[in-house]
Formats: sequence, C-alpha cells, structure tokens
Amino acid sequence: MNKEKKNRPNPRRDVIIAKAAMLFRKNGYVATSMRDLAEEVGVEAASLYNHISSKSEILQDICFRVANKFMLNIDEVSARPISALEKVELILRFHIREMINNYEEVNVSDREWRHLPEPYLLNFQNQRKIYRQKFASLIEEGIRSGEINEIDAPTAVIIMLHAVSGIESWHRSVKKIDADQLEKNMVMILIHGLKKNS
Amino acid sequence: MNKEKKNRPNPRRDVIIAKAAMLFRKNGYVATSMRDLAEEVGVEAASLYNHISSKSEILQDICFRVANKFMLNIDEVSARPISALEKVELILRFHIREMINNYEEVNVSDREWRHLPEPYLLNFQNQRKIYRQKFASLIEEGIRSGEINEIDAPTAVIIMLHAVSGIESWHRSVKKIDADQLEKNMVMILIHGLKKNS
DNA sequence: CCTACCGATCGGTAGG
DNA sequence: CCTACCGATCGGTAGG
Repeated sequence: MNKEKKNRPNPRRDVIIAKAAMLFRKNGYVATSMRDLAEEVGVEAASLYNHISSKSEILQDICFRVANKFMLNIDEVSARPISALEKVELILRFHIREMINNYEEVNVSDREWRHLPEPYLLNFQNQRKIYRQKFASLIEEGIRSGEINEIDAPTAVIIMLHAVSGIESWHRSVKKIDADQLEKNMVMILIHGLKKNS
Repeated sequence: MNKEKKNRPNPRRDVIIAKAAMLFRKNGYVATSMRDLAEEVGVEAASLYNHISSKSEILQDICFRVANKFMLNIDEVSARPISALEKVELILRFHIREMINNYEEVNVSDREWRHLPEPYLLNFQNQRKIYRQKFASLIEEGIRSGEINEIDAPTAVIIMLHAVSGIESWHRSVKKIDADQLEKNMVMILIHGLKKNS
C-alpha cells in the first residue's frame, strides 16, 4: 500500500496540471472551469477528481513548484565565489530563461497566486518576501563594494522581477528575435541601462 | 430628453466604477461579483443596473479611459522639441506617476483587459500595439542619434512598461521610500542601468 | 473513468 | 432603489 501519493509518479496527474497551467495562463484561474480543463484533458469533469483533490490544489502545485525552483537557484548562486553584480546577473538570466522555457507555469505562479486559499496564500507570500530580501541583499552588497549604482535595492528588485515578466508579451507575439538575443538585450538594458555612455 | 447618457455627469456611476476598480484590482475581474460590488457601494445588486448596463461595461470604461490617457500623453510628448532620450524619460516618468496616483484603474487596465468581450478586446489590443510601436519608434530614434545603446527597441519597451507595473508591489507594501524617491530610483535604474560606470 | 446529481452562486431582468 | 426571481454554470460528490 502506497501511503505517499505525492511522491509516486503519476503521469496522468502531470498531464492534468500541465493542461491546467496552459488554461490558467491563457484565461486566468477563476475564469477556467473544471469542465474546460476536463475537455482539454479529454475526460469528464468528475474524472479529474481521481487525480487531484480540488481545483485549488492544482494552483498550489504550480505556484510552489515554481517558487521552490527560484529559491533553490538564488541559494545556489549566492554560494558561488563570484562578485555580487555577477550573482545578480546570473539570477536575472535564470529568470529570463525560466520565463522562456517554462512560461506557462511561471506566468501562472506570477499572476494567479492571489487566488491561493489560506494557509497557502500566506505561505507563498512569505516565500516571495524572503526571495526578494535575498535578492535585495545581493544588490546592497554590490552597492557597498562599488560595483552597483547607489539606488534603492528593493526598488531595483521590483524592476528586475517585473521587467522579466514582460517576456510573456514577447512569447505570445511573433518572435522577431530569438531567445538568446532577448536574454542579451534584457541583461544589457537592465544592467547597463538605456543611455549610452558617451 | 437627454439622449447622450455617456456625456451627462453621473456621480453615482462614477462611484460605482471607482469601487469596482478597487475590487477588480484586489480580487480580479472574474472573482468580483456584482453582489460584492453592490455591497461596497451600499445598494442591492439589481440597483447597479440603473447606472451601468453590464459588468463588462465597467471594465471597458476603466480600460479605455486609461489607454486613452497614455495615448494622449505619448502624442503630446512626441511633439515636443526635445531629444528622443528625453522623450523616453518623460514617458517613463508619466507611467510611474500614473501608476502611483491612479493605481487602481491603471492596474486593472494592465491586468484585466484579457476579460474584455469582443469587439472591445480586439480594439484594446490594437491600441496597445500602436502605443508600443510609438514608444519603440522613439527608442529607435534615440539609437540612430547615438543617445541610446544599440538594443532591440521592442524589448526595451516591454521592459519599461512591465518594470513600472511592479510599482503595485511598492504601493501595497509599507512605503519605506516616498513617491519622488521611487520615481528617481526607477529612472536611474532603467535609463542608467544597475552597473556603476567605473 | 462515467452518469447523475447536489447546493451555491453567478450576471442579469421584471415589475413596481 | 427594492423584492423576487430566472436560467446557466460553478466546484465537487455518490455510486458504480
């Protein structure tokens, strides 16, 4: 008897969550019904409940998987023997690549977390806060060492995180430039600014 | 007999739309019911329909008022006898101030436009596209004149617009820095970049 | 995995 | 501006 449902691989469940992420991103969590999702998966709505226990459980799965991935990355990058500015740039690049390669789930996590039920909402908001504080600390370290301009670190964090979330517009549109070019441009603008140094 | 309902001042209607903007921003358009809105206004749900014809009409009002304001601004700024980089900076500052002073409606317009019914959705998306093209043209002008780094202009537009939308996080949090400081910091980071010129 | 169904809530209308 | 109400749809369950 398997007690740990969560750790057992369940391909059907993964399909449901992947389809849900796609619908949640496109139409929003609230506007997506379990019947919409069932149709996408190819079953009746009632059958979904053999694999998931509620609609909000799907949202929890998506939001926390994304949050954990980013948290692991910032800790891994922070531990490296490189300068603070290099760390900030690496984290920025990680955000850009995740937004491109995993954009359904990352966008859902970014935009739909407000609909998490308690106590998950509070938990998610806390993780978010901790992540931003870690990011801000790296920027402050860079300011102290003279690599980074003397700006308000929390404001810089907000700009970095939200600028990257704009990639959704790029992903949906006709991609005139490729992913590598996009990453290069974003890093250029955010790290070096718009203005040319004369 | 007044045929033009739209142009007649209607303070009650304005209150309804302001309360709706606040609820739509906080909980999302779909998750806000007409009963929630009625309670906020202090009437029964049915009474709202004496002032508005549908829930989606409220969303239309908010989205297009915001879109028109930004469009007017970019045209006004573009016509000025100043450099392209100065124009870009002025537009950026306008976005920041609107996000701070009018943040309920601007945020609703930014995040909930997807729920506009056709043909308004298509109309809104077109206006959005035109706005971004105008913005991108100014950046390209700045690149040609040598004021702005050689980056992909549409990518720069996406970064500018989305970075500013992050102000919502600032607005909701304990405001450790004031609005002027926030504007100064955002312009610094986006125009001059994170990296200090050594 | 399905059929059949539940109570709750939705946007909106009729009529006064 | 209200009471009373409509059909549609929601998330979810029972039972097989």
